[in-house]
Formats: sequence, C-alpha cells, structure tokens
Amino acid sequence: MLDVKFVRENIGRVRQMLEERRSDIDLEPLLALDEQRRGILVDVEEKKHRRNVASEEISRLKKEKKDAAALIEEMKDLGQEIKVLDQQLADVEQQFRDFLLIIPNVPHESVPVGTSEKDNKVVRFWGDKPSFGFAPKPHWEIGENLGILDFERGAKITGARFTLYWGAAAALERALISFMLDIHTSRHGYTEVLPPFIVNGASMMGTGQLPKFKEDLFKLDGWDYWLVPTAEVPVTNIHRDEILEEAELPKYLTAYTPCFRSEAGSHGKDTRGLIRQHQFNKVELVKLTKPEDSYDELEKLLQNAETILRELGIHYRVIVLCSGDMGFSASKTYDIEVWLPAQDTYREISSCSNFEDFQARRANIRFRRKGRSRTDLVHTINGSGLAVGRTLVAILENYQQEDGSVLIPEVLRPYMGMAREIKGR
RNA sequence: GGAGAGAUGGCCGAGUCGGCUGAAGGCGCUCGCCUGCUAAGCGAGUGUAGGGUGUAAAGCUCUACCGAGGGUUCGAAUCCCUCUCUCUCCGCCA
Repeated sequence: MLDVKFVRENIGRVRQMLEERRSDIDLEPLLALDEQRRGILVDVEEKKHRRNVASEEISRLKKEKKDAAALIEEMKDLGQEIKVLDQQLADVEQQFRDFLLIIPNVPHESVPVGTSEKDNKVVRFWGDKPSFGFAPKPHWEIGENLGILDFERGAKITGARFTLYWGAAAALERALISFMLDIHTSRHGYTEVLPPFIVNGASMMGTGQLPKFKEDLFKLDGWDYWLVPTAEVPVTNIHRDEILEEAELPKYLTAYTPCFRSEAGSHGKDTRGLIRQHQFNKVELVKLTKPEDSYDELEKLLQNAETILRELGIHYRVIVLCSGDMGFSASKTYDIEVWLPAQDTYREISSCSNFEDFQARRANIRFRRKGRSRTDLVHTINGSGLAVGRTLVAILENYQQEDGSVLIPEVLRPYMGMAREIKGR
C-alpha cells in the first residue's frame, strides 16, 4: 500500500509508474475520496469538540443543581449530526482504503522499464552447463524410471499437479530442506521459524495477496483461513501491528513451509513433471530492515540464496525483472534461474524482492529509532532460498548418469546416509 | 463438545452510583542533578494514529483509541448485545 501523502504529492510519478506496470488504474477517484475524507473529518471533529465542551458544562451544572435541560436538548441534535457524519466518514474511508489496496508498488529507479519478461536483464551467470555423452532425460522420466516419482498416484489421491514421492525422492526432498535451513542458520545468521501453514485474511492482506489475488489462493470452506502460498505470508506477519526497537533490526528469519497455489490461469502450462504443482515445499528467507539498509540487504539475501546452488554445484543465472514483469507488491525483484539440461532452458528457482515499506504499511510493522519519539515503517525483503521441488528437479536433471541413476551432490550425502547415488527406491 | 473466569499504557495493576481518567499507584525506560565506582537518592519526562497550524523539524491545538464491532445516553474504560482471543476444570484427542 502506498502512502496517500506520497500519492498526493507525487501524482505524476505514480501515474508514470502505473503506466510502466501496464496498469489502467485511474487515480482521480482516489484523490477525490481523500479530499472528501478530510473535509468530513474537519467537520465532525469540530462538532465532537463542541460536544465534549458541552458535556463538561452539563456535568458542572448538575453538580451545582442548576437546570441543564436546554443544553441537553441541544446536544441531542448535535449527537444526531455527529452520528450521520461518522457513518459518512466510515463509508468514505472504507472506499478510500479499498482503492489504495489495489494500487501496486512503485518500482525502484534501478529497475529496467519494460513490458514483459523479454525486457528482463541478465545480471550474472554462475558455473557451466554440464555436458553429457548421451541425451539428457527430463526429470519426470528419470523419476518414473527410478520409481521415485509417482505422478499417476498423485493424481489419483488428489488430482492434477499433485505428486507422490517414494523412497529416495522423499529422502532427497527432506535432505534439501534440512541442508538449506542449516546453511542459512549457521552460515548466514538467520533464525529458523516454523509458522502455521494456514493464515487468516488479515495476514494475506498484510503481504498483499489479498484483496487482489484471491483466485490464486486456496481457502478453507467456511473459515477466514487460507493455505499459505509462500512462507513469506506467515513470517512477514509475525511482527504485524508491532513497533520494534531500532536495535532489533535487521531481523533475519528463515522458514520451511509447504506452499499451496491454485495456479489459476496457467492451464496447460508445465503440465508434466514437478515444475508447477499445487503443493510444493520451499525454504524462505525474510528480512525486516531499516529503510536505508534495504537495498544492501536485498543483495545479501540474493547471495544467500545463490549459495545453495553453488554448494550443490548447479549452473544458474540471475536476472533482474523489468517493471512490467514484477509482482504487485515489489519495488525490485531478482530471479535466480537454474539450468535444466533436458529442457535446454533456465527455470526460476528463487525470487528475491525488496518491498520497501509497501507491505510494512499494510501490515503496520514499524520501528522506533533510538532517541526519537516518532515511528518509521520497516522495509521488508524476502526470497526463496530455495524452492525445494525445483531444486530436486535440477539435481535429477543435472546429476543424471547414462545408466539412469543420479549422483547425489556431495554436500547432501551426510543428509542421505552417505549414499553416493540414487539407483531406485 | 460441556462449565466457568478474564482481556486497561513497555510490564504489573487501580478504576466507587456512567461525568476534567489518556487513564491512579508501582516497575521499567529517557534526560538532568548528586555521587571515588556501582548501588541508592532527588527532579523532570515517558502511548499510538489521524486532522489543523507551521517552509521543515520542534512546538501548539483538536479528534479518536481501555480485545473487536454495534447499542443505550447530553456524556461510556465503566451499562446492554454480538464476536474474537486467553486461562481453569471436565470430556475427547496426536
């Protein structure tokens, strides 16, 4: 959510931003509502002031045993007027807030302007594409041949985009989760948390999934409860409606959660394999920082995520998303794309974003600088560190051998009973 | 699921028959004084949000907020209703 004052004072910039994001929101109604809101506010506050003064007067008259009937009668009318104005104000504020909630964040000045993913810019590459003396297979073939990925039974148990893992695949998934969490806690200074996997509507509002992206979420029937689409939601909302001390910042949090996404609008896309599932595992990195530090902290968080792929020895590239391809709440986003040899392409395995104060304003997460009385909004940053299912895909494809077996990256072996390779269940 | 108790400022805790209670008292914290050091002591200050005024900061001023929402009333932390959450006991359960 943007600051109304910012919108009011930088109307040109906000208009331009909406254009860059290819959004057709018209800001006029917002400004009109803001004007209206302040007009009613001044009026109703003045009336309330008069009522307060009169109430004291009535109290005094009664104590002195004097007649207060005339004043009371007068206040009855004033009370009615206030009631009407309060109702009007509530209506206007509701509309005003609803409007503000659907305006996207302003891209950072370093973000390339563009209309689609074609305008994203590659920042760097790491490692090399592996060379195979045979035609590399896609992960779904590798997994099915080894008997460790069962797409048919996943679909039977639940439906499309759900997969059953057997034996070594299940163990590898679990190993990856532990490995990632261990690296981030022991080497990068994050505190591990295990949050609820179901959150309420207020939390979804806080990080920006609601009200605009309801159709992407799974909701529990009859409850204001939603399955988390990412750990970003419960973890960022840990400090919702709190005021932190300056000394507590920056906060580094990491969490494993499953993620649930309806994938509305992606019918027919990535239908084979593990790439696009309704349920997948992810280790998430979340930071709450002071505004002046957030862009440095974003770079560090990105590197923290990259470390996982480097340790696993898998080739990847980093790209910066252009204005037209960025998510609703982000000011700047880097994607890490991992190399998938069978598809001869790079696929997103992590998305690291700075939201500046956009989420903090919605979620009301503030901090107080030492020696100052007023509060400031924190900046929030998060990124996948990494998407576990896609990491498993990358391992299967990059570490496959001609005989159909898969080598286990060395750093994962301690988590896999020191096994060197996967030959079957 | 059944029965009961509660929700007040960073924390503890008081609010009688509704009327200078944004809220006593204490703790904590901040600044100043005092003091070989520390501790103690003394003095002052110490919620959040929004509006007005102000070039800005400060300041001044108004409004709202005592779990949330509604109601009664000239006036509600105090009375009534609904909801949420917490705690205790019973039942059930991993």
